[in-house]
Amino acid sequence: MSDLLERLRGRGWRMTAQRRVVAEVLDGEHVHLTADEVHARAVAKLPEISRATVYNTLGELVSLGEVLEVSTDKRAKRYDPNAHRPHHHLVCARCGAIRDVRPIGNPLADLPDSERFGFTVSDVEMTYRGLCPDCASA
Amino acid sequence: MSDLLERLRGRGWRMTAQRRVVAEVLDGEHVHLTADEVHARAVAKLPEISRATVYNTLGELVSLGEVLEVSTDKRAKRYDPNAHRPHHHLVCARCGAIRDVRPIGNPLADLPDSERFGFTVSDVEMTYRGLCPDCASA
DNA sequence: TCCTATATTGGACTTAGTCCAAGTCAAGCA
DNA sequence: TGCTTGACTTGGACTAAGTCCAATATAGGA
Repeated sequence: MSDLLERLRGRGWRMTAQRRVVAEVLDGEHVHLTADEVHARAVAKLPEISRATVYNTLGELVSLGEVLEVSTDKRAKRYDPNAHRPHHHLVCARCGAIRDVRPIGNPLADLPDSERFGFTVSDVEMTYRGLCPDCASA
Repeated sequence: MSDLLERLRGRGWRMTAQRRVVAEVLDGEHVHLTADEVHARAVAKLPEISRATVYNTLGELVSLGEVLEVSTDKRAKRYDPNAHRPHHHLVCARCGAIRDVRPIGNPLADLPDSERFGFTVSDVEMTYRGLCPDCASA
């Protein structure tokens, strides 16, 4: 994730301890934390960081395109650092576990003109649902 | 939607003025109201109906499978009465307009085993995004 | 008509997130 | 290195969406 920090610095981001910590927390594959979870982990590294700063920083990362907002359950938004590799999500209906997945094919092409209602369609977001191995065997 | 009321009565639902009004409000194609919108329209027909009852009734309709919960924007949940005709959604990124759409193909089959992480996948939910004709021309 | 399990009500509460004025500090410049 | 300043952070108040609950009302069967 240090390349992320480099990219951000290059874009004129002022580098602060708080931003560094948020970026560190949001590292890895299959990471989908809520803002509160990010805050909790950030506090462990930098006790005085505030909720407002976590929200601000997440919002900035999202609008810079470095982090994706996903809302797979209907509760809090989750933040996905895997923004540079397009993907969809597979969610366990029981425990909420989330994996990043890459289906084959091009779902955009599967929407016929007759189903576009004159819209200019530019993007599609897919959420697969099912049971994870643990919940399926329980 | 009177067939809905019949079905519900058949399932042992006690029929009240409030439930009838909520069911009436949720009638039609391409209807995707928030709970508050449902409440506002219900109040127009039955001034003393409470927010709690609207939430209760919507929740029951969802768990009976008569109404779908969709969260296309990241704000309030929306309720979609078009539950018996499987479909996905096309959302205007600017104004939030929503249409029901039916893509061709079977997206479930497009998730290879190697991308299933041992999950039992049973369902997929797709949200197309773009600009509606009005917003595209503005 | 009466009875009672079921439904409704309104208000308090919770959760997720936003906003803001005041204080702090990173980083460019001398 | 030590200023300066505008960008960043803070905490607390605020909002929106939704849940919960104890008290009250009522649908529908006997």
